[in-house]
Amino acid sequence: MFIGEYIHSVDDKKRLSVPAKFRKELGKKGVITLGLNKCLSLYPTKEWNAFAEKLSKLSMGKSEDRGFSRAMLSGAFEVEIDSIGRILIPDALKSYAGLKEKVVLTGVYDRVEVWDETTWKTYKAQMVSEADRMAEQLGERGVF
Amino acid sequence: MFIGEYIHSVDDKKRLSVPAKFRKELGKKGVITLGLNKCLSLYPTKEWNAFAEKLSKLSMGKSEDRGFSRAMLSGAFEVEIDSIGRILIPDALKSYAGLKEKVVLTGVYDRVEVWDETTWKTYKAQMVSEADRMAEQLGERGVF
DNA sequence: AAGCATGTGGGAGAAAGTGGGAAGTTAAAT
DNA sequence: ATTTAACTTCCCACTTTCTCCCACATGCTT
Repeated sequence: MFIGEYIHSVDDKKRLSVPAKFRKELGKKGVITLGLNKCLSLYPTKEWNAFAEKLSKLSMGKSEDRGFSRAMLSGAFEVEIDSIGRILIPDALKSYAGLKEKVVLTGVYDRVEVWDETTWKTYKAQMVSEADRMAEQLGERGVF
Repeated sequence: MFIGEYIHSVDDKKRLSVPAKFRKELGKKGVITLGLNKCLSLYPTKEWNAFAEKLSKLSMGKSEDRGFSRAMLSGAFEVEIDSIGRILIPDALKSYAGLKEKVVLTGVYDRVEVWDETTWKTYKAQMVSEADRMAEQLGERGVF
């Protein structure tokens, strides 16, 4: 399970260190793609395959689903984790997520998300400020 | 069951002694995460896994759920209890909870909460002063 | 009083994250 | 066809942080 939050940098060669805590679970290869809210999602190959299969089933249905599915699949790149734990961020994804030097890597159960630091801070601050209310809602819905 | 209140210090290497009374129940590993009211919650791994699984099932659907799930999962870190009973507090959590040197560890049934000492005192004072009113509310809701 | 358990602090070595150079590729320009 | 520039890949090196181990102080128990 991926959890936690780490601040790393993308250097001018577009290299990004994967937090050591995530490496074992990721293995040697992974797939990185567009995520929701202008972040990137990095999946272990296995998880990606499961996710891609779900997407492929959408693509038969409504046209907007097809669009979503296309975007996710066409925006996906296979990445290798190099000998010291870094990956290369493809240009297209770097600009999609608006990555500057400082990025935040977060574990979200079955995947790792990559955020521009500023974007993340804004997003998180909002989430935290709403956490009480949301916890209450989720309680009502029987999640806890 | 975790009960009781202990004042310990976080040293400049971010180490925090877990009260001896809590160690047996925690075991060798645990998960520390964001709690409500700017405190941290330390769970035995087992309790946490159950919670995380529920969160993972929320994660892709509605944007609010996605946010809550992201906040909780990214705010969670696996911690090891070292040979003499200490854990490391991740930076992100230390700053979230505003921890200075003195912190309060409190047992809350199935988890241990970690508070900045000042925050705790303030919070507790407020609770005590409102206890009468709260008891009344709880009575009305049939809790007692 | 002696011994043990607990909480705190520090130092040495290892690991993690970052940066940069050199060799090899590709592509465009002359 | 050759040269030059841009980019990629691999390797090495530096710095900071973390981890492991040991030492000390305090307080409780026997």
